[in-house]
Amino acid sequence: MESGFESKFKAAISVDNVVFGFDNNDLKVLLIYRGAEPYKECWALPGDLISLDQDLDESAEIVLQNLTGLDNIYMEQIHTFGRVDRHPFGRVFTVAYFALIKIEDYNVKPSSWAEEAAWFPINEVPELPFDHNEILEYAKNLLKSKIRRQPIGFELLPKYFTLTEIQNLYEAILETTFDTRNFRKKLLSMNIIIDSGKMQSDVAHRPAKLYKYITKKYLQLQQTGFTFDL
Amino acid sequence: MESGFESKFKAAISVDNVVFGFDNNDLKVLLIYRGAEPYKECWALPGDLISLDQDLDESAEIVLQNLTGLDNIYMEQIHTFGRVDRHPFGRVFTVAYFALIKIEDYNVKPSSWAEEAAWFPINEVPELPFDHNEILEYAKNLLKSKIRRQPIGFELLPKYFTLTEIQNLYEAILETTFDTRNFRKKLLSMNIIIDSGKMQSDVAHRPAKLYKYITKKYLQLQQTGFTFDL
DNA sequence: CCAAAAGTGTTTAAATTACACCCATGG
DNA sequence: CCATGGGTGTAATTTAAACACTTTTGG
Repeated sequence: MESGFESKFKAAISVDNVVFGFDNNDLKVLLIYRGAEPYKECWALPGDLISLDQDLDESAEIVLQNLTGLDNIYMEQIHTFGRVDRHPFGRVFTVAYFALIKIEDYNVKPSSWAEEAAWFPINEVPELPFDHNEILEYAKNLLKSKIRRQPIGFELLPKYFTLTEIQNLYEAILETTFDTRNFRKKLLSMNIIIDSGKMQSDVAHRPAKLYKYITKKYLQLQQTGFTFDL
Repeated sequence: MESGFESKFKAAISVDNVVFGFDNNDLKVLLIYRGAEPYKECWALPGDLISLDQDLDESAEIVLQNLTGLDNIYMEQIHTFGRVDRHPFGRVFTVAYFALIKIEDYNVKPSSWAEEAAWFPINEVPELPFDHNEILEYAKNLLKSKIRRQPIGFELLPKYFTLTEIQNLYEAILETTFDTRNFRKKLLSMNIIIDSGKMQSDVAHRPAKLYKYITKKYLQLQQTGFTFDL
């Protein structure tokens, strides 16, 4: 009944990245078009088997960088999926990560076996291979709960943003609406964003003030027991 | 530069379980005394390499059952640890789970290569092998945040418990104190626990009422948008 | 009757909600 | 001058916080 160690060292690990971006009031997710088996010629989460000579978190960055060119972005491990039959080539456990980026700050360039890379509105994601739909669902739910308790929403916005933009972001992710005055009051009272002095321009209406998120202030406040909550 | 699939199917996966229990106003964690290499003759988290023919969550239950006899308990995946050098025998990724049990309802029986199994007060845990201290730390933090937002504390208490007991539990885990009246008011106003009609007996002071957590009520309330928050 | 923990209400402060109009710009 | 979104304050309600004494049992 006791099996030796050899039989257990036969698994592979992959990483699957759920990269969220925000654009035109839409929450989007980055998919690649697979140019390799299995599931060649399918849109899928950017993920790949990892080589076994790097730390896990490092592997996640490398895989993403390889397939999409994205580098140095906010990434966090979310869950490991390990159904026996989830991969046709053998026993592959996949560790899912989620990442948030400012779409306009990065140029996504498919490489390695990724033939294309494109942003899909979160509600227009096609059927995905493996258990990628399940992973995406998990990531969406995590994003929803996390964005209310940590100031990660700013990762999805440009450096300078308007209060309306951040409200739209929250409304899109949480699928709800907020009262403008109350939303602004609460957000501003946290003292983690400041008026940059700059203004919108070239808009066909009253230009909005541009604000800026101050990480340092958040970290300071956190030290003194403050918790972000929206 | 491209490596074949073969070189990637050489990892092993283990599961490490952080089993929390509560007893005598103390939060405790279950450790086993290892009777197998590596780190033979050390106290460690109950964990083991998994065989590759079961789903991951199922493996976690099997490992725990094997080593400690515990079965059919609340378990949840928390994080995967994958430092390259974390295991002396090769590349082993470990998926950590946390579990909560009512100490008095279960009899822990070490088996397989676990020579002993014992409850350690959370602040008297010795140096552990592998990255188990890191895992335990992660689990403790997760427990702290989770217990405030989900009614999982009841998993640590006997079926019938007093309000003082649950308050002690919260105070022990969160390392804080609560005002008795406010704590009770808030907890009772959630309508997820009820007075069982039973009373404490054989105590050298006024006996307390025994309450009971009603899962069904929580699930109903959750449906209608209620969120647990203490 | 003493020790030990159980049980209970009110007042104050803080946070959240609801709600409607004027402003600045481009076309 | 019109269309578009930007920007603002107050009152009412709800929720959270602070706080101290009486009760019941066993020994």
